[in-house]
Amino acid sequence: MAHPSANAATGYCYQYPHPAVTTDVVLFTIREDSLQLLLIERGHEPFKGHWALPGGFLEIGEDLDACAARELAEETGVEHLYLEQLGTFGTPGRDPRERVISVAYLALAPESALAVQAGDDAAAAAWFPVKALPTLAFDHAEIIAVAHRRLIGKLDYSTIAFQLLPETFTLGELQQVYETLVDAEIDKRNFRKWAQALEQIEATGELRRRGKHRPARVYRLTQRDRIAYLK
Amino acid sequence: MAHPSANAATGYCYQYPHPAVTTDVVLFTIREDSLQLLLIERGHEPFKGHWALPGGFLEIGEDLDACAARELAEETGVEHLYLEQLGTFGTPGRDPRERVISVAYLALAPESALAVQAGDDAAAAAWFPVKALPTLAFDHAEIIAVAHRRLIGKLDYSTIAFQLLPETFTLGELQQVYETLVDAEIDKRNFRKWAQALEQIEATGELRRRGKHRPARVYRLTQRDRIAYLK
DNA sequence: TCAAAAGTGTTTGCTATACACCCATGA
DNA sequence: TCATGGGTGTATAGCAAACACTTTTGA
Repeated sequence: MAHPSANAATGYCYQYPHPAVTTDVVLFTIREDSLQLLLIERGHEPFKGHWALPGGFLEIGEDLDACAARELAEETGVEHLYLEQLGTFGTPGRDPRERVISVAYLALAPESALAVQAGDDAAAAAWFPVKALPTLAFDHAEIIAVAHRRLIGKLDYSTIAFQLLPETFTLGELQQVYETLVDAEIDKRNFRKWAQALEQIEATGELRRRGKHRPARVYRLTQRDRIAYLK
Repeated sequence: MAHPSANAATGYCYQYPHPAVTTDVVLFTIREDSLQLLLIERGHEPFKGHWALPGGFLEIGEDLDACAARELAEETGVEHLYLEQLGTFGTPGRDPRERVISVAYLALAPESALAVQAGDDAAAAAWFPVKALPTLAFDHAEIIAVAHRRLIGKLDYSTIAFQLLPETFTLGELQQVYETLVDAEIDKRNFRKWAQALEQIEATGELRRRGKHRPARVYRLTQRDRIAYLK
């Protein structure tokens, strides 16, 4: 029988050993002209005092995506952002306590949507540039590397980068996002030609006046909720 | 404490409930000029008598990839093939017995490498064309749909399709694989130009004489073990 | 009037596509 | 000699990259 039995003395019991399942989230944003990600300082063992990805144990009736969203909200107050499953990491020994399978997620949000504050489990939450990460708990450095490759890889065949911008944006802001991600300058005319040819964006008709220069046209995604794949 | 405790009466016990973890494998091959995948007929409840993906429960000290390879070998006798992690499926209720998180894998092999025979757990193993699948157990239809999209999506920016061919092959055989996968005819001259421009393949110098027509040059991958990403 | 970002076209090279015939073999 | 798949080149169109100046605004 595989049905679990619960009792006060021994807890939840199974005929065969079961691993624990967690979700961990790699949340990227663009801050201070660099690609940064959110880490929490662990308040408990193991790796107490080390930096780690936000995440935690799956509740037994909870969907995986919901778990990732919940843990992120609990530990950081961040909600309603783009989440996609990244991969599952389960090398034996990656957690010294017990066998733990971690389902990792990639999350993206514009800085404007974020107001991070550390929750109970975490001593602190902080942003780190991808280029200047501290030493990390568990195998989180590997998970971050996979997440970063996935983000960069998806840049030129999807609209994933738009998830790093607020609902409306100018082409200048869009270009800054792409330049930060590819870590290189992009020709303005070619970039605008490319962007304006996308079916996924449309001008709102408004102008945005910020700073002492010519106002910029404002754009939005035709579908903000999901990313599109380009041909 | 999260450490499990084991005893004969109650089994393996944890302070919090733990899901079970399985791996399931979508193994594609090309047979009879169509893309087919391997299914097993379930010998036990739930879904006894239904068709399902080969797979099974993770052993507590076993790596995820190893579990996928082991289950595939146990149930089908198939070994040493291309395996990549596809995604993790954990909707509550997807297995009526208990909470089960399934890590799905995409596997590819040339027909010549396969000698499938049903193992103990399975009443039978059989190949089905992707276009003519039976009704499936659990959420396996969804997993297969994701696997198929992934395979097709990777076709034009990776060498993934070569995993469906034996170590050496002719350009005609390669073209047949691509035509089967995209389900369309491809111009012979353009295809050959493209293939021969790939850094990943090289001529062995041999000729293959099969059938009553001109012999074909034989090619191989420069690196058979891993797939390459094209620019 | 100056600084700062917005906005705009053309040329050039490369890559993808369309397309038809001869070659070597075994039966 | 015939049927079968192997093997080859060129012309065209569409896309990506390089490249510099004018416009509008606020200070």
